[in-house]
Amino acid sequence: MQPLPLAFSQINGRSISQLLSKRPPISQIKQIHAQIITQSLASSRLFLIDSLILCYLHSKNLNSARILFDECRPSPPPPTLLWNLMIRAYSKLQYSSEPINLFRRMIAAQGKPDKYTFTFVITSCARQASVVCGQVIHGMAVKSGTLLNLYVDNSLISMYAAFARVDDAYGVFDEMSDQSVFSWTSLVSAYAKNGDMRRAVEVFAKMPARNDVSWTVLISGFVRCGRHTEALRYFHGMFCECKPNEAVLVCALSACANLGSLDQGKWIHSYVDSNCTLESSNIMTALIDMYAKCGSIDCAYRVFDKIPRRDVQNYTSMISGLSIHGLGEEAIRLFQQMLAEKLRPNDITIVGVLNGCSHSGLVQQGSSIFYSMENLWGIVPKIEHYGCYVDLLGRAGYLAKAFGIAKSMPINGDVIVWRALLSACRIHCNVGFAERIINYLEQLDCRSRSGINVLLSNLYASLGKWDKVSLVRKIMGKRNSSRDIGCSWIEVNGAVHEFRVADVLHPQIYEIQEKLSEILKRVVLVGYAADATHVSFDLSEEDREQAVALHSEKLAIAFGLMNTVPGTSIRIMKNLRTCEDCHTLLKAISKVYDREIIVRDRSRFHTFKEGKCSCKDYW
DNA sequence: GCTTGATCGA
Repeated sequence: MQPLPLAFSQINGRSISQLLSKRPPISQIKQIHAQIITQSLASSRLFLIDSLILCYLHSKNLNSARILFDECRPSPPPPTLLWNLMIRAYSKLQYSSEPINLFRRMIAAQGKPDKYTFTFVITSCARQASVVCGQVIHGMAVKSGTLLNLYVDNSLISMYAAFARVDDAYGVFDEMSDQSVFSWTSLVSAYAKNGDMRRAVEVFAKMPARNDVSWTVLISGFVRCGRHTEALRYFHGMFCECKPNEAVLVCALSACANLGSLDQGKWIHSYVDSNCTLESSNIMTALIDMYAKCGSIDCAYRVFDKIPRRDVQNYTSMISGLSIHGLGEEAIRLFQQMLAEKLRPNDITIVGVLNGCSHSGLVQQGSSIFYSMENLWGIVPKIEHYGCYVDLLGRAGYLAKAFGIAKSMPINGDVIVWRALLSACRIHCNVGFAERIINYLEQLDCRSRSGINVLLSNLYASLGKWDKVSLVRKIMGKRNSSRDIGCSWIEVNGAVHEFRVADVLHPQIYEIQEKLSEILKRVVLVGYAADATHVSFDLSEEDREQAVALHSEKLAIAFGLMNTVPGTSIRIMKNLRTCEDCHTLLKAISKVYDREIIVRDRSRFHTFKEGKCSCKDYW
């Protein structure tokens, strides 16, 4: 402990005040605090208490500051500065309602909030997700006349942006006499968070000046609403104006991961290697995720291995990556290594590791993690965990047990869990059980059933029950759930080509269909058994559309074979589960054309080589 | 003496 640089005889109000003004270390603050109490200096010199509170706040001892503030500062009311700093300290904590509580107390105690108070408390409202509070405080700011302050106005725009209240955000922006780059950026953010990218781009284009954060807001907006190609286009556009920062690199890597755009992802990796001096854990996490999702689990591992001090995020990304590659044992090994390093898993880590268990059939290990997650790490199972666990049981064939778990969930079930269960029915070709579940759901009146209908339709299709398929599709049409219908895409020479349902939009669609016919003829020659779900161009118009709609990856693979050379792998991405027929077809193609084909669907990777598929657990 | 905008993993 550092002793006080004062002799006992020198201790008085003035010397202590001087000491406190130098922001001493916490050990000295405590000694001074003790002296103030023992020498009864507090009652006559209230300013000493105020400086003491400031010192505690400065040394991040919020609790000590709060005790002093509550017990020694009831009257006369504390100065505005003290209220502000207390509010600010709490606003740094996540999910704390204290800033607003303190603000209420301040008003009750006749305190005079100023521009700083409003800035802190409005920012807290945004973080706390309390739009009503925000509106009330907005009103108070108008009344008090502080609204004409740039910082207060900006924090208001940002608050309305956080709630995607674009009209309110624009209202504040429009009333301002002078907008800064912060004001403009917050307005772009408001549109982006509201999913209105057209307006976001419009505002962005009008900005008198932009910086890296402005670009980040726009690009992250595109990533959030799944428009990854545009996100990457703007990311490249950013380079002529400013240097990309950590946040935008993370966003761009996420876009690459979602697109399966390995070439662009590698490019960003080399950019990071040569331009970023500081190791950023977030970027490492994003790189691992990108490589894993683009099919290069080895590269993901290499990035992970090079991180000197790994955190939970790094581990989580790596564990999730191994899981989607079907490397469940390895995921569990890494999870145990992480625990041995005294790192505490979060809810997403658990999702990753449970996923790994379910793809590798590790029922025992998965069950043990699921049932002990709350006790061991204080993680209350969320809907996602139930989804993983139901998936794990279902894939392993314990359909009834899985159904029981799904029904007994303490939280309201949703589409993720039921989808996992229906998916299991599909794996085990158990239509009867699936229909039982659907009947159960009909009674519950599930609102978000679009994903379920797609699965049910695919389930019927894989069994050739076309009358039922068209019935479900009709219901889907009525409920407007068509946006969940599958699409596949492929990266060729750095450009991503997308194939949607019954696609006729691709400029080369006729060549692609020709190629597909040729492929089908060749694989049939080596014994590939055709079934009813084939893309056969001899079918009627309607049937053909139906068949193509179910197998967009067939178009992607044909395009891939047209545009890549033998000896290279073909990587196809799909936003839904790959179907049984495609599995058989891709095995045949990998043999006939002697190519490695990697398909990533919503749940995992499937590698086809020499007529075999890496997924043993699939069908 | 104190202020404002952005990031990922299922």
